[in-house]
Amino acid sequence: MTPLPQPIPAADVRSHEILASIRQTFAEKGFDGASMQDLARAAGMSVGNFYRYFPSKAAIVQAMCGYDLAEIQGEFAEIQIADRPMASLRDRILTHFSEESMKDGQLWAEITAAAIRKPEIGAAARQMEDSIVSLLATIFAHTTRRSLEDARVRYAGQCQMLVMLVKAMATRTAHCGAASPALAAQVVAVIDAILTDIAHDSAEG
Amino acid sequence: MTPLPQPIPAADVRSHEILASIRQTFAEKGFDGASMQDLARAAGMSVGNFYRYFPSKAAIVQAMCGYDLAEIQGEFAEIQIADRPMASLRDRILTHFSEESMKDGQLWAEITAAAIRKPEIGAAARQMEDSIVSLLATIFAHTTRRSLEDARVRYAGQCQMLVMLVKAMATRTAHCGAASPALAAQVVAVIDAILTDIAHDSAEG
DNA sequence: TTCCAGTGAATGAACGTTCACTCCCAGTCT
DNA sequence: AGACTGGGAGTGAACGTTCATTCACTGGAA
Repeated sequence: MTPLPQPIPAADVRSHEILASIRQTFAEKGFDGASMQDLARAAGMSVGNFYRYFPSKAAIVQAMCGYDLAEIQGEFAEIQIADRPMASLRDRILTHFSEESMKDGQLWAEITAAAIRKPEIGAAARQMEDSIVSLLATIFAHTTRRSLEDARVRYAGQCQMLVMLVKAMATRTAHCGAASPALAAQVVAVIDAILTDIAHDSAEG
Repeated sequence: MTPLPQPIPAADVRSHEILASIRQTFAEKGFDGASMQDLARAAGMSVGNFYRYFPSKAAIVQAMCGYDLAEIQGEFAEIQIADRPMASLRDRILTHFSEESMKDGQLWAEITAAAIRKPEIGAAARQMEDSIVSLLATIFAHTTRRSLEDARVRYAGQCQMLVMLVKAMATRTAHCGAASPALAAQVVAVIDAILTDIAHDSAEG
């Protein structure tokens, strides 16, 4: 059922490269702070050519959301085929709390702020979060042997909570540095409570 | 080289009025998105006069942090003299989750993003969060009959967690609308767990 | 008179976006 | 072979706009 590596157009590959190279600039200067000239320079090309790939700034953020979502979907695919998906999920979540994900936090703070301001970006960001919630629900459905629809409504709060916590921690790390062990302990405790709670909520017993 | 102007009461009152009137504009357009012209118009004055009160945009945000902090300190003062401070604290926290605090969430998303970008704003934002953590610790110290220093280190993680949760919820509300009951239930459960945990952690056993 | 709150046109820099342009190369025709 | 051609990749000056900031100025109160 898995299709062959999809025939990604050349322009799409190029777009991905560009997104990767402007990521940092976008995070550092913000949506309004980063000029198209800045971004084009970061991408190593002229402004005119840059516009051939992204017709506007909002389009860049939308594409960036798609890019990140694809990456996350890949992560979830790996989680799902792991020995113990729930343990694997926990590991992945905790990975996001390290100091090296500061750049992601910075970018997400920018995207979050821009999402409230510009409806198109808001839609993209919300869709991304919904997708992640869905991916979490899928894993929970498997481990509890429930239908996806059942898991989706039963664990909606938990899924949203997890997403919110990861985002909040990333953002916090970006502007305060690595979280104190005391805070990390609190967050991990909440996450573990949620995960073990769900793990013990199997449909058959 | 004094970063803060000397306390002139009249000018200070005027600054407060101005801050209150530009709050919404700042939230809606963002740090870079709101022009000085926009802000001056929102404050009902000319650009030239506006510069007499705030020499730069960063100064506005710094002042806004001070303004909000003063307000919050007032809230905590009321909490502290309440019958049951912990219950009062809980009420105040839950109040922040209503739909009407969307504007605050929007503003905080902007300030958070700007805080990562501009060191001066970052310092102001961090100082504000530290102050709130301190205020929380003070209340916890009273209810557990511990010294402030003791409570500060013992409940550091819990205090930071509470601040992070409130900020995360406000931000989320600003771009997704009011939280689903399922998410709200999760968050309230965590908050209640923290508060009752501390309430039962009295120094005398 | 001096002081202070307030004005808004002016300035030059920087912005997002457009566009006429060059370069390169695979095909195609002679 | 050589000449011609269409089009994608890439360029950067130019456009009109908006920006942050300044400053010569006004009106009223002390």
